Parts: sequence; C-alpha cells; structure tokens
Amino acid sequence: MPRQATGRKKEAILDAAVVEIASHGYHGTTVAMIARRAGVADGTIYLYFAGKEEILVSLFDRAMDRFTERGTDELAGLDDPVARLMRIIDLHLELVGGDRDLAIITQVELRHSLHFLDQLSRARVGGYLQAIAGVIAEGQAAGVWRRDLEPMFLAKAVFGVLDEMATDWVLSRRNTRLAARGDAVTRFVMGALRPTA
Amino acid sequence: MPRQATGRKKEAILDAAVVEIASHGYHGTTVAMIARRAGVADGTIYLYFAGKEEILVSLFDRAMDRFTERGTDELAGLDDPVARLMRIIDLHLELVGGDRDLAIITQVELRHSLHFLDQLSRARVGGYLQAIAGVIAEGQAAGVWRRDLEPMFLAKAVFGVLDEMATDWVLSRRNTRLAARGDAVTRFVMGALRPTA
Amino acid sequence: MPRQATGRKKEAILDAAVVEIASHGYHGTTVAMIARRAGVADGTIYLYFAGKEEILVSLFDRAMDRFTERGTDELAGLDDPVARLMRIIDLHLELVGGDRDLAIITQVELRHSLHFLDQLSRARVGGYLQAIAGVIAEGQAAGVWRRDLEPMFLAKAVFGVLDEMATDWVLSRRNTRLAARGDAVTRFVMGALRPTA
Amino acid sequence: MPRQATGRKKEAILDAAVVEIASHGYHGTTVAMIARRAGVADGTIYLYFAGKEEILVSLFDRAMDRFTERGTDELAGLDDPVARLMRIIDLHLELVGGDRDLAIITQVELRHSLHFLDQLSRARVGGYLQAIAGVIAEGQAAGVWRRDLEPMFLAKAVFGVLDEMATDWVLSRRNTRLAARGDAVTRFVMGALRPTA
DNA sequence: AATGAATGAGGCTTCATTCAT
DNA sequence: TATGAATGAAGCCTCATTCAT
Repeated sequence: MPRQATGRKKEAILDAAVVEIASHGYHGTTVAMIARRAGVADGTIYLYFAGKEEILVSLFDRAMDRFTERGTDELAGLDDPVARLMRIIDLHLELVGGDRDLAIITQVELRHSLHFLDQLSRARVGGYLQAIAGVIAEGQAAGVWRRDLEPMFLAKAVFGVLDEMATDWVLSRRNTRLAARGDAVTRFVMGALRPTA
Repeated sequence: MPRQATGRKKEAILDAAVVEIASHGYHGTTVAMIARRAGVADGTIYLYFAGKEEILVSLFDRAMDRFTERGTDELAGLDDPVARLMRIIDLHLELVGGDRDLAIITQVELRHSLHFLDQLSRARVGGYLQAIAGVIAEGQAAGVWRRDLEPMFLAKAVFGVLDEMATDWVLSRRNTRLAARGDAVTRFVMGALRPTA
Repeated sequence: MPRQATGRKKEAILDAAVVEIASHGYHGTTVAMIARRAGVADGTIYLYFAGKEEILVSLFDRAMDRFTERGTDELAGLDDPVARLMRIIDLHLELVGGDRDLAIITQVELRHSLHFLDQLSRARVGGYLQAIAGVIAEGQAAGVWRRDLEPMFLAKAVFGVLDEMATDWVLSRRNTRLAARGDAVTRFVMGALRPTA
Repeated sequence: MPRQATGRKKEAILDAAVVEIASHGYHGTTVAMIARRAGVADGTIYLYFAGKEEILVSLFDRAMDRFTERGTDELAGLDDPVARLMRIIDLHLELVGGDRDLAIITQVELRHSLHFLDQLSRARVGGYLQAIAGVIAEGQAAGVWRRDLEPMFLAKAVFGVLDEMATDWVLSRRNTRLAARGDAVTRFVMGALRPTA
C-alpha cells in the first residue's frame, strides 16, 4: 500500500476520533465508535496507535504541530514584540476557535487526568509558554512593557486569559466566533503589560 | 441515627473521595476504593449519593460552599472595590492552595467531560464570575478602572489568570505555596484594570 | 453470607472448570463457559480467583491436597517400605483414575506451558517425588532394594511409569479402569528394584 | 523457484517456530513472531502451512522423521534385543537431549490439549511404542526377559521412564546432559526386565 | 441504616487468517 | 510465490450498581 494511503488512514482515524470524543467525551467514546466513523475495522486502529490513549496524544500532537507550523509562518516577518504578541493572541483564538470539536478536546477532554495533563503540559505547552515569555522579555528589554514581573509569570497570565476565553467559548452555546474576542483580549493584555507609573 | 452522625458518614465519604480521586483520577477511582478509605461498605455509598458522579458533584458543591462562606465573611467589611478584588485574588489562591488534593480535583478532575464541566460552570462558577464582575463594575463606576471593556469579560480574564496559576501550581512538583503568587497576580490585574490613557 | 455457602460457590466454580477444561482444553475454555456451568455470573469468578490461570492452579492445588490427605491416611499404618510403595502405586492409579475429567487436566492440560509446568512441578510434584524417594531409601537401607541407583532417580523412574500409564489411560477411549494396571505396575517396579545379582 | 529453495523456506519457518515456541509457548507465540524470525511475511506462512497448528504438527513430524531415520540407521546392525533396547534408550536420550528448544516442544508444548496429544500419540508415538514392544517381545522369546508382563505394557513403562527423564531434564535449570542419564536408565530397565525368580 | 456478595453489560485489545497487489 | 495491511470475531476482565439479609 502506498504511503499516501497509509497516511490517509491514520488521518481518517484521528479525524473520526475528534468528532466522537468531542461529542461523547474521551471515556464515553469507544474504540469501536472511532473505527466505525473512520470506516475501518476495530483492529486497524491498533496498526496505527498503541492504544486508545495514544489516539488522544496523537490528536494533541497533530493539533500542536499545526499550531506551531502556522505560528512560525505568521510570526516570521514580525520583529516588533508588540506586533508579535498581538499576532499570537489573534492566532491562538483563531486556531482554537477554528474547529469547535477540536477545541472541546483541547479545552476539556485533554485535561481529564493529572497524569495526562502533566504529560501534555510538559511536552508541548511548556514550549508555547516559553515562546510567549521570550516575546515578553524582548518587549521588556525594549522598554515598552513593565519589568516588575517575570516574563514567565506574565506568559502564564496571558495564557490563562486566552485559555479561559477558549473554554468559555466552548461552553457557551451561542454561535459566536472565538476570534471576535481577540480585540478585547489584546486590549486587556496590552493594558496589563504597560509599564507601571 | 442522629443527623449529626449521618452527616459525619457523608463527610467521611467525601473526604475519602478527595484523597482517592486526587491520586488516581476520577475514572481511576472505584467506588470500592472510596468506600474502603471511608470505612464503609460499598453499598453504603448509595445511601448518601445517587451514584459515583454525584460524589464528584457533591465534592465540588462542598468546596464551593466553603469558598463562598469564607468569601462572604472576608469581604463583609470591605467597601472599596480595589480592596475587595485584591481580597478575592488572595482568597482564591489561598483556598485553592490550601488543600492540594482538593486543588487537583478542582483544577483537573472536575473538567473531565464537556457535559460535566458545563454543568458545574453554569451552576457555581457562573455565580462566582458574576460576583467578580460586580466588583469590577463598581470600580468602573467609581472611575478607578478602565471602562472600555465589559465587566464580565474582565471577570473572566481575571479568573483565567487565577485559574492558570492554580493549574500551574498543581502541576509543578516544587513545594511552593500558591498564595505566594498573590502579590504578582494582584499587580498584574491592577495594572490591567488601570484606565487607558 | 455464611462461610459454608462461600466455600460452596468456590467449589462449584472449580467443579465446573474441571468439566469444561477437560472437554475443551484450557485455552478452549472461556471464563464464561465456566461461569455458566457453575451457575454464577462471569464477574463472580473474579471474587474467588484472580484470573483464569488461577483457576487452573487452584484446581491442581485442590487435587494435590486431596491426594496428599488420602495418601497420608492410607500410609499411616504401614511401616514396611515394600508395602508403602505398593500402596503408593495403587493409590496413585486409583486417585488419578477416579475422575477422568480431572485426569485429563492433570495429565494433559496442566502441562500446557513450560512456565506453568515448571511452577507446578517445583511446588507440589517435587514433594511427591521426595516422598517416594524416601520410601525407596528406606527399602535400600533395609537391604530389600538395589543400592546402585540413587533414590531420587528411582523415584523419578517409578513416577515416570505411573505417569505414562495415567496418560495412556486418558488417551485410550476404551472403558477400562486405570487401577486395574496396579498389579502390573507393581510387578514391574518391584522387579526393577530387586537387588542386582 | 526450484524445489530446493522452497524446501529451504519451509525449513526456515519450522526452525523459527522451534525457537519461538520453545521460549514463549505455543499459545504465547504468534504467527507474526515466527514469520519475523524466519524472515518472511506473515502471509507466506500460509503458503506452506494450513494454519498455526499445522506448524506444530509439522515440527513434530520433522522431529520424528529424523528420530526414525537415525534410529533405523543405528539399529541396522544390531540383532540382539538387549543391544537394540540399550541403543534405543541411549538414542532417545541423546536425540531429545540434543536440542533443548526442540525438547521443550516435545516434552511440554506438544501436550497442550487432549485432542492434540491424542492425535500425535496415535500417529507417531504409537509406532514408536510398537517398535519398542517388538524388541521386548524378541527378548522375551529369546528367554532373556520376563514374560509375565505384556510387551506393550513393558514398552509403555520403558517409554514412561525415558519421558520422565526428558521432562525432568527440560525443567531442570542445571547445565547437565540428558544423555548422561543413559547408563542409569539402562540399568533400571534391564533390572526391570530380568526374568522373575 | 448498613452490609458486601453478586451481578452482567460492555470495553479494550489480540491475533489467526485473508486477499489485493 | 510473496507481501503485509486489513480484518473482525472473541475473550478476559472491570466495576457501578443492586438487593437479600
């Protein structure tokens, strides 16, 4: 079987998993449900994933890869820390808000156990936070942002705001766009980073 | 059996549940584990709770009741919105940070499914957010805080920061106190709420 | 539930297991088959046994316990090594031949894997061999049996003969009694133990 | 493909099966394990064998063929029943003891189910027992061995001794040679066959 | 109110076998 | 002949819940 097709099947399984897990939750979704939606046999799942949990991990990895790839592209031409952070905020909301099913997973299902959350957090979110902290440190060095708080603390605070907006959006039944909150978040964050008098 | 004793047994079950769920996760904890630690028979659990999930709900309710009770007391004498918000921030971190097992549950386990999170969020967190929004609205009315952003949006942003700090603390293995971050959070939030130039 | 009844249920499961395993083999028997025949739910099996394999081990243990108990009784009054060994031979064939289903298990199913056979062999058969070797050593000391071969070697040889007769009987479809071979085996063994010229 | 090569691949599969089954047991060995070790694809196995069980049968057949071939050669020049039986004993121990992996299979894995053992027993072991019985009958006719026991019974007894020694050797972790027991077995058997007084 | 033995539905996973290439 | 991805039946086991005592 050509590699192309192999990749397709794995993708199909992940796509099916996103939909099923988003509507039934991780524990409420059976491997059989995912297989059925993906159009493969139950056993086929195990040709691509070591077990049910690995599907969830792969889901997150795939999402983070796309996130990172997109982020790298979008931030490529921006040197100004302010512009970079604004872009990060918009991008975060745009990407998370772009796929409600996936958002349900990242905002809710991926946090279903301490062990799991810890694993993900260290692996990928840690890098994301450091990237944000780096941008903030640049802005501090340039004198545009307050220096009385640590860059990593500020990065976590910013992430907390973004994450809460995302979770709130996921829980809201209204048909709003998450990205629409970008302007408010940006204004909040920029206000928070202003140097103190 | 006198009510007092009945209450005691229910409390014992909840106490046991906190410990077990904190170390094994909600899905990794069996009703039998909770019963054993509580010193009751498996069947006894069902005299006090409709099912396993209701234990989790009750856990959250009990925590929120204590939270609310403590909050009401502490905020009783404070009229100034700034002082009230500062008190809320400290209290949030102090209460969540006061019991690591409980914190694991509120920051991780309670978010194990969309349905569940939604339910809790509407029931109790919504009220908490409105309380914060109320304080912020007062400050805005008094002219000490920016008015270009909605009180509820700002409340969510503040909650996001607090929540992220709590989750980060839960995931960190280091033996720090969550309340120690109160000062930084306060400075961040106060900076963010300053009126725009 | 009274202990009596508890014991009864465990016995019922073991009895059911003997029948099922004897006709379908260990790997051909499902836990559900045993449960059905025992008249209990599948899950009940796990209240009494840690897993499927433990049923097999328990089966063997129970058989060996009865074997040992009966042997101890029967040999109690016999001091003469010759009489003792003759009794052992008859008893072995009588007990193994007394329950064809159980014999199928001891002669065939219990030997289904190296790991398993090794485990059983060390645990219980070893003791049996030593008991036989002890009797033989007595006879050697008394001068009635050959001394040019080690007691343990002779015990294994005698066991080999008994075991082969048992296996042969199990495999034979004819409706013979295993104990009927006692006389021939005794004559063979006694001939083999005669002192060399 | 020339026959030679075809034969080679089949041999490779059997060789691989011996190693895998010896270390993991018949049920613990998957067709995929055998294929990998043999350096062929899973599906290729089915070009040479009807199924997994046929591999085990073929393994036994190949071993018996070699056994028989060697036996025929070695016994060719021997007319004396005593010499023939002594040669059989040594050969049995030598051949079984010559390949520990194969011995594990013949002594343990081949006996994994009544149905299977029965099948093998009738097909090949029966012939072996009859050959031994024939030698014994000759000895009886020549007057060197006891006549009060049937040749087939005696053949089974002798086989039982050899089989027990082989199984004992397989289970013993010590690095002994099985053939080293040939002398003791011979002495035991010859003693057993001596005419009764 | 309390017990805890019993239930039985249902899930994850394995693996012998097939078949399109 | 050879491949190996795909299949899907089937099994062991868990565990929330019940109910006779």
